[in-house]
Amino acid sequence: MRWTKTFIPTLKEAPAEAEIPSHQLLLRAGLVRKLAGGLYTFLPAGIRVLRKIEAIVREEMDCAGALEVLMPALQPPEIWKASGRYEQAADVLFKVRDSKNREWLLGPTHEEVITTLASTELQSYRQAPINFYQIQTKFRDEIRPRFGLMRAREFIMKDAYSFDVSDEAAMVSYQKMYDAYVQVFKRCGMTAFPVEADTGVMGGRHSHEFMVPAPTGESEVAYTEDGSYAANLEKANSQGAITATPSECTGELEKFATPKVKTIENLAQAPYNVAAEAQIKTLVFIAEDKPAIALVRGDDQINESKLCSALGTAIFRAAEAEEIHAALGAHPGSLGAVGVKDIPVFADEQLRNAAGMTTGANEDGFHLRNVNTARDLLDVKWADLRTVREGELSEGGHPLKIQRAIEVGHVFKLGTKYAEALGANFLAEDGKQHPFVMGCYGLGVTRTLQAIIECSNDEHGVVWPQAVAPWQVCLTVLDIAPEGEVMETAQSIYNELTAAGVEVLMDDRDVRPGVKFKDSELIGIPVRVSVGERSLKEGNVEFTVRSEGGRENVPVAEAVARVRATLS
RNA sequence: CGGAACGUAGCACAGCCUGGUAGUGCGCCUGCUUUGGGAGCAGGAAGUCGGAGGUUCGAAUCCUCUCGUUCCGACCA
Repeated sequence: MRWTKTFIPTLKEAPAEAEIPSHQLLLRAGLVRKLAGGLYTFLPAGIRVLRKIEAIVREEMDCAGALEVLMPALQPPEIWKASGRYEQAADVLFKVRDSKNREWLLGPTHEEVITTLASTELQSYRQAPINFYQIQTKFRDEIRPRFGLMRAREFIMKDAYSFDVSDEAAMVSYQKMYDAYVQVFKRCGMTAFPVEADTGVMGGRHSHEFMVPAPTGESEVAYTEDGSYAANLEKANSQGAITATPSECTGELEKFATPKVKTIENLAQAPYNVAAEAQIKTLVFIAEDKPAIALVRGDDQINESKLCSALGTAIFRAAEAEEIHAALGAHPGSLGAVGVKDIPVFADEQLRNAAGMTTGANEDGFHLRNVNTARDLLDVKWADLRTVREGELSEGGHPLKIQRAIEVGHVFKLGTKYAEALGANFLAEDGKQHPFVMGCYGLGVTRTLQAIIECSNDEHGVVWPQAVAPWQVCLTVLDIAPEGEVMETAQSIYNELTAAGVEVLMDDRDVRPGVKFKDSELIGIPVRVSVGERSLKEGNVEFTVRSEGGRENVPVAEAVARVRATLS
């Protein structure tokens, strides 16, 4: 490809809207342009990278035995109502109406569609195991699209769905996808490590996310350095807080005045001096229109994913001050669960044997001291509700670290939830109908593209891994006069490389050398071969590996072999 | 959806406080020079100052509303 025959609009400066390096480079290297928030046009160089990632994904999926299909993006709401997600996922669903005013959904994912297909097409245990995948555009009404392709409203995802006859068989399918994902990210030149994940609104049980460590990532991962444990912070657990929770009974319950105390912090200071770990933090949520109380230690943070599991519903939110007052008779700052009867109370395990604690008295301006959770709390449901902190010990006894990461893939063992809801049953050997045990496997293709840039760039621009680079070689021609020796040498190198199947971008633009060098580095092509009068006089061309920098003279005759050796 | 900031030429920004001819750099077009690390000179095109209303003799500038963008929190590939 000649540069003058394609379209690579590079930018010297990053547009103000782009904050993180990968987003800036996406724009500066001429890969994409924004149409509106979370909506991007892929330009020629961008689409080349995208196709390469897709090809890797396809190969690994095919290799794992998954079958490619293509499902409609437009979906009938009925199947979403049947699975229960029409309400559950309402906030991300794009809804459209046709000319007859009938409602349709733009698919954010395809469990409902594939399960509907399975309900009629898969009838016998003999058809399992089977796994369908597609690479398709998804739509999600993200409340806040951001960071370019990282969180877009329209994005490309590879989604796969496995159907098995038993839990054990489903684990085999799950493991195949897990292994395939490891391969995909490795081939894309990235370190993506699997971590245990929360299953969230998707339902199901067993789940891993594939995470690319990056300070700009939107997820947080807790892990141990010895590699024995890694989990999404939403899911991570530990042996408990580093500091012990008080457990000595200090006497009878006692109410005391705490005017102006609104926070854990206030109470921790003089004149009260109640350490945060000796306080009980009381949080009120509205779960499916009813109040519920969650208790964690004063210095702990509630983990809403864990709370979701404890509550048994994803439909909950923090209560408003008025709702709290109506439920408990006090405002935030003076809340507690002592004596609460009619509202369900969920307490974190860290508080199970706590004694001598302090908590709000449900009377504005008052707290209770000498609280003994076993004695003073009625009908508590104990659960792990806290977010782990760095330094705590994993179950295996190793200290936890916490790091930000980009989630590029997610594998789930779904169980029978969707199969049951949508009637995807098979006739088993025993002559009875059973629901299929499903798994679903998402991989963000466009997000992966940006994640690769995020972890592979330098001050000059993108540094594409070979496998996904838009072109493998940039042939920089420093004198474009058509009949000149420089151009003729370049053309013959171009012809030979192209004939050998190497993808070459020949920079034949009428611009100064500096511009060509800068641009080739900005768009990040792995190998650059510069042909110019100066080195040609010595019979050489210049050879530069993007990831290494520097330059090396290589005789013209050896240039092609050298490139091929470097790329192999 | 809660909090904050910002919308002026394709891009980056100044001008706004204190109302009075819309600017700078990059990019783009023409010409000349230059030609190995984002060239120089000369000339040129390009802006409903996000939109609507208001105040005023006069609004990019002050006021109100609105739309959009970005950032921080609650959701996810």
